[in-house]
Amino acid sequence: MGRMPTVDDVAQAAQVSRQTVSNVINSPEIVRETTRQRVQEAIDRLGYRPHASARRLRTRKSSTIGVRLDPLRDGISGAVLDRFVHKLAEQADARDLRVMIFTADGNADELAHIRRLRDGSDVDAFVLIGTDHGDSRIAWLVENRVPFVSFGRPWGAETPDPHHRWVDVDGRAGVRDAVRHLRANGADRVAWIGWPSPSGTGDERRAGWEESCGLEGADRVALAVATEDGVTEGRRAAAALLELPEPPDAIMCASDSLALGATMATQAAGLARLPIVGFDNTPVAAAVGLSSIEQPLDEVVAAALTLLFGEHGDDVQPNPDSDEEPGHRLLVPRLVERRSSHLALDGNPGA
Amino acid sequence: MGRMPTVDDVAQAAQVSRQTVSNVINSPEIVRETTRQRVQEAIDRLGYRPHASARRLRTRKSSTIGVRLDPLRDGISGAVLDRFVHKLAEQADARDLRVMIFTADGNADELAHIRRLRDGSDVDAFVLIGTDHGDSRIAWLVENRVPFVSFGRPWGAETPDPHHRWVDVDGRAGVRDAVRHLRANGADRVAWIGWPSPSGTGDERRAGWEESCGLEGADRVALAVATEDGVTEGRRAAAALLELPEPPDAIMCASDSLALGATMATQAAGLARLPIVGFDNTPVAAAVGLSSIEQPLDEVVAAALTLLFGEHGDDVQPNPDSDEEPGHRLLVPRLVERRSSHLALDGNPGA
DNA sequence: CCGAATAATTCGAACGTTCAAAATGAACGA
DNA sequence: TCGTTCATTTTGAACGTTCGAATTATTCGG
Repeated sequence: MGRMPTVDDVAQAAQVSRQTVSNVINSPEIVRETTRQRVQEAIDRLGYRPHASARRLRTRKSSTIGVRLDPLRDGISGAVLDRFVHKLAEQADARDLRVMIFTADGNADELAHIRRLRDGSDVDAFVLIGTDHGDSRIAWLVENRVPFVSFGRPWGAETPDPHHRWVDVDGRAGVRDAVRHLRANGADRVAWIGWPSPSGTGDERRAGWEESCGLEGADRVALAVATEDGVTEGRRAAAALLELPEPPDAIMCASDSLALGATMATQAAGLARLPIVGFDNTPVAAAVGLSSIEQPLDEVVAAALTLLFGEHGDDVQPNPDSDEEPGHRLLVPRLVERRSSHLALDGNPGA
Repeated sequence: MGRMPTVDDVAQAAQVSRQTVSNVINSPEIVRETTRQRVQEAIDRLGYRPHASARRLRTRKSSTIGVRLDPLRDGISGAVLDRFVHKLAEQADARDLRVMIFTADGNADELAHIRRLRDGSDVDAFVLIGTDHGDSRIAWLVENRVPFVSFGRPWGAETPDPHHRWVDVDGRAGVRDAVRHLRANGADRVAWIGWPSPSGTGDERRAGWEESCGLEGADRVALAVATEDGVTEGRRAAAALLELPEPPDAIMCASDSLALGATMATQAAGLARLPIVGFDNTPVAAAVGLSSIEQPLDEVVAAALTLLFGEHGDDVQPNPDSDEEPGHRLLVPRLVERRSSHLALDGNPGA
């Protein structure tokens, strides 16, 4: 294989200048149609492709997004982040953007990586997946004018930072709808299995349950369990709930892991028909017939890219100066109904 | 933020030439120690970082690996690929390599992406995750001299292609060991739940069971079930096995998904103490106490990178011409023992 | 058919780096 | 002191692209 053809080769073959070839590629509308065709033909014939690095050097933009890819904590809930990254790659491709991944050991290390990738002009903009309470990365990124968007709200910030663009899913609304759905199907005492506070996402989801479960005071407190995420934890938590003097007649969980555990517990207790709803609609939920709340990842990714690059282009917009236009999007999840939340209605014992 | 400093800026600040600055970065050993320090000090002071694109343009290598990131089919077994990508990013970083991801709709589309990334000099080499029977991509990549390595053997090729570098895990040996472990713990009739043939990986794993289960003829046939991957499928398959006139006293599964389903089936049948072993040691297996065979992904990734870039550097080696040195590595998995495979021994009913 | 306006194309330079070769400096033996 | 050798540093060019300005071709009204 010889060397790749360059603009000059194409130019020569098509009897035009370098620049015309460049124009055919980047702004075809300014070149005469007959010329355009001749050049295009030469491009095809020679199999010319622009050299990405040369272009980036000249234009001073890399058209590349950086994402930190974390190890999956749980395999189940982690799958969401994974789907997110997948969709990101998909939609980035449609905009002629590339996606570069990196790993990091802690937030400080992540920032070091980001700095390196950005200073080397490897990456134009970053996507932060998941935000903590008072996330230290956000301030740093804003401070250093690194273009970025986060999937996750700025939890715990009193006044929202206008320089910070973010997308998130309204878990509270999602849980609220799911609980209403359970109650509409006959449940009176919907319990909650969630995560320990403080957890931005977790607290928000719990709030959705609180405002829709129709319970008050000690009763509500008794029906809410906080535990770390995980199948085992979910099973334990559900088992404890079922032991209560006044046990729940449905369970709303903050994750599919917890819900899967809860399902096991109810089956073990011979209560296979107790309705359960999970969160994230992971493939496992689909496999075991678990109703679950699905995050609209397509929209999340689309919104993130729009915030970063505008409606269509691949020119990264700097972090906004003021909040004239909203630098964030809050999207609504939807409940995917499956067998697990209709058990009180239909006649099947848990298959 | 003004513009980033360049080699020239550093050169001027340190009173040396461009090239000396370059040397300090790329081959410090050839520059005098006192000079090196002076230049280094200037680099640090100005916060200089080499411009990656400029460097790549000049050196004609991108130091970037491309990987196709697929959507997870199952969420459980898919997690392995995910961990693989994570480790790849990790170890690539240690070699100063970057990882670029892309998605594709089918193999043809994948090749189109690969071509684009490579022709644009975006990516030096590719990692193929998973190989099919008679994989069409391999021939194409070899033909087009695209440096690559696959995680997965060239299934179904009569004569191994010496240009094709690959790494794989000896699933057969892994299953064999696990079955022996089950038998050592008292099982006489170890059943198999696997995937339909032909499936390179699946057939290989099954072969491991066949040669170690100690069963023959019709008996062995009766204890082997083939089904698509999935929790539900695993449950059904296990339920069927338990209905047999001579049911198994242990179950070996080709995946954790199947094993999880099998676990549910045994619990439902009141046989919670039937030993079960899965494959891939996914986080879910850990969560539910399922023994499982773990693929040594660290070694897999290390071997893949070594095949591509040699022992240490980041210079991609072209696809080998002959098979003087082995262009592949077959690694041995190990069994992670948990409760699920010791049930016949200890006294706990499935907690 | 001319001049002006506009469309289309070309030219020279620059993006920031490293390669290859040339130049300088230091050290040493004769 | 001088030529040689080796270590160190510098110079000019090149990688392939696009920007900005300049040039040439075309169109059109009068």
